[in-house]
Amino acid sequence: MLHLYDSATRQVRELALREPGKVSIYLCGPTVYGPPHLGHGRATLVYDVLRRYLEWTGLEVRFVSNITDIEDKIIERAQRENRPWEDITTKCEAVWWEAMDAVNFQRPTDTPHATEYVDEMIEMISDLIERGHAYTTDDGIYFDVQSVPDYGLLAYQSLDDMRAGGGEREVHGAAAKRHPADFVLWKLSKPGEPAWPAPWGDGRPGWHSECVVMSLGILGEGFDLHGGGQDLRFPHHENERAQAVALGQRFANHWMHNGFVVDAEGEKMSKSLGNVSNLLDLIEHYDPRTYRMVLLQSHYRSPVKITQDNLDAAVKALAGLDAFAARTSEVPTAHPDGSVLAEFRSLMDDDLDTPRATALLFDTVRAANAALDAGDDERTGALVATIDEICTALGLELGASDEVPTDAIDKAATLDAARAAKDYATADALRAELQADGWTVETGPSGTTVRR
RNA sequence: GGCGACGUGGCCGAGUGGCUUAGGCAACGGCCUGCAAAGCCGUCUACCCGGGUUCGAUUCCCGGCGUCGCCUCCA
Repeated sequence: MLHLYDSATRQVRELALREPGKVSIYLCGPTVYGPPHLGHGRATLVYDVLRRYLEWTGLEVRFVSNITDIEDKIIERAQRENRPWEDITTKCEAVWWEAMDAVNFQRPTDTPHATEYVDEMIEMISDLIERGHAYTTDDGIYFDVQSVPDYGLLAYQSLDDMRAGGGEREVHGAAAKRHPADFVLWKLSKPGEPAWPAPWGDGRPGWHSECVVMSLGILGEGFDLHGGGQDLRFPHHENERAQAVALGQRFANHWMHNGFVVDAEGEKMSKSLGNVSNLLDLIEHYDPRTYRMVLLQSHYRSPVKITQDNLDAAVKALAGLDAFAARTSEVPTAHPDGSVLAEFRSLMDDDLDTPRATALLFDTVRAANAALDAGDDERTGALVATIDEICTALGLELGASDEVPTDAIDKAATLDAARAAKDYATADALRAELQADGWTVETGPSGTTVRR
């Protein structure tokens, strides 16, 4: 069974399942107010690999990932561009899915939207008020973090320490709050802002409430795993957890957080810093599998550096795998090698050790190529099947992406004819032509093949 | 200031108290090939600095230096 680092207990521990054979996962999704950046891509890809792997091992996965479609940044952008906020959320969400589809992210089983859960949030906030965990100020309802005894569990420090270390940071709405860490549950709206009716006045829910309502509502109490990027650990996840605790409900059993994407200088790449590297740009300029390959070769908790060189290396690695897929496409299928698969599982079960799992993949490909060269069809077939299994579990698709047009096939045939006639000048010219068109030309004992 | 993470060979990036040892990319040599491509075999460059523990540390401990993150919206 999978052992995963748990951010709450700060150790690798078995992912215990609430229900045998079934896994319930909640992943914090995007706020839709702009194009997805590389960090979004990493998070979704990390959890995509997690999900595919779990499913590959035979588990049934309920994978919930929300869309935050009420948020200050959305409103700000709507006002700045003078257009309806729904226009922004709708379009940004469409772009989001376009990008996610491109990188082969398997769509979640459920994608709840914050706007669909406003009633439930109002209900929950009322409950929190009744239980004495929330209070009213001029501009809304706030959560009283001091009313939760273990607040700070995911921040790895107590409320006092947080305050002690606070520095000269400006705390939003500090004057009206009982504690600087108190966060807004319900924000009363100003004229022109989106608003929903509530007992405390028209307004909109705060960011930290939707995930509580949606995760608990869809997956139920004590669901298995809650995930997101490192930056969500605190305050977002802490604040979710605090609400659940205040409600007296069992929340996520296990917490998982992926590391950042950093730029060439080693700095975090995020939208808020302005050094945006758009996921759409990446998939436009590179094979969409490239990013997955880069991420698989580093551990999900480590920061990963995205540079040109890095991506180019992954493209080359992928080319090698594709070449393998191409040369073994005719190999009759066989039973996969159980010991390799067992090793793969033990690697993945150890906190999703994809770097070593991909190392195993490459080793296996090498062994399969050698077996093929040696004419050992049986061994080759078994290894091909093994590689296929591993790739399925990792969400990697191998093989030529494009159909080869007939004129290219004809040229290859002419090339072979020229070679047979020892007319090497013609053969070389044809090869150069094909290569100029972007084809990889391979001439082997059985003739010439072209592929992208 | 508080808390956390990290510093590995030309680049990226794993891992480990010693043993055979990542892996990818690049480079070099060989096999194969008419020449290439693809593939295979082999080679090369390591563990920030200073102490300590140990028979032995890149790996554990302490200190230092450096980088990054969170504490404010953020995957």
